[in-house]
Amino acid sequence: MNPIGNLNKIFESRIRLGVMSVLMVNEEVSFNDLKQMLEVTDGNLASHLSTLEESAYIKVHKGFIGRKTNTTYSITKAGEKAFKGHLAALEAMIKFSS
Amino acid sequence: MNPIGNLNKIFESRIRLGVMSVLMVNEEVSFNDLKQMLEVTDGNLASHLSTLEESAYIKVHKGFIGRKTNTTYSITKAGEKAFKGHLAALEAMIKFSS
DNA sequence: CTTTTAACTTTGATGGACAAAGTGCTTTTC
DNA sequence: GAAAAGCACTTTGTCCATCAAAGTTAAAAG
Repeated sequence: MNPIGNLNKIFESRIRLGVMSVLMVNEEVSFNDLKQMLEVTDGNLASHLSTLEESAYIKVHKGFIGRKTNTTYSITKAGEKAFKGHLAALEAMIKFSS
Repeated sequence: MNPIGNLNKIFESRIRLGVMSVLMVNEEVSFNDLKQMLEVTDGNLASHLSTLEESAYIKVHKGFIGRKTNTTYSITKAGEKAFKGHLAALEAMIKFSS
């Protein structure tokens, strides 16, 4: 059967994949840290983040460090579930290919 | 470090990913079998196949079954290497996310 | 011969990725 | 306290990719 039938369309983008993967291991990550880890422009990152937010896979927290604004992102339950599902589909595909 | 830095751009498409994954386990696969396994339109499949061919990741054999034409596809050495590299990058990302 | 099948190519619409520039707010530096 | 810089975007515009649908060519089946 179809080895790619269970892949999630949202995670076809390498950047969104990267965001999710970072947020799986770090409870909260700032915009700037994501930007540096993934080596993308801020505009590009922002648009992928908003795609993920619209899918309810991540959520935003606008906080402060002292008096300075600090926006952080974290994964939602739904996001964790969806991402794990995607990883399982990838693993199945990898297993299929060996 | 960047968890997605080693992903191969060619394999960001689910269909190309599927083609490669099928060709990893089957020596030769016909156009029609690919089409059915991946559930895509023929035009769409053809264009992805030609992308993979231009990257020298797959090669085409135009043969016959009796007198009837039969086109099959197979993976190249370079394709196998590139795909394995991509799978390793995916696995690294998955490991990173857990 | 007409229809069907295979394996495409062409066409055209849609949408996504991306960089660059602009924005508003705040903080730091001189 | 004015200027510069940083943060977290939004807007704009370009380019490219995806995809379906229709057209094409050749061969085979009915």
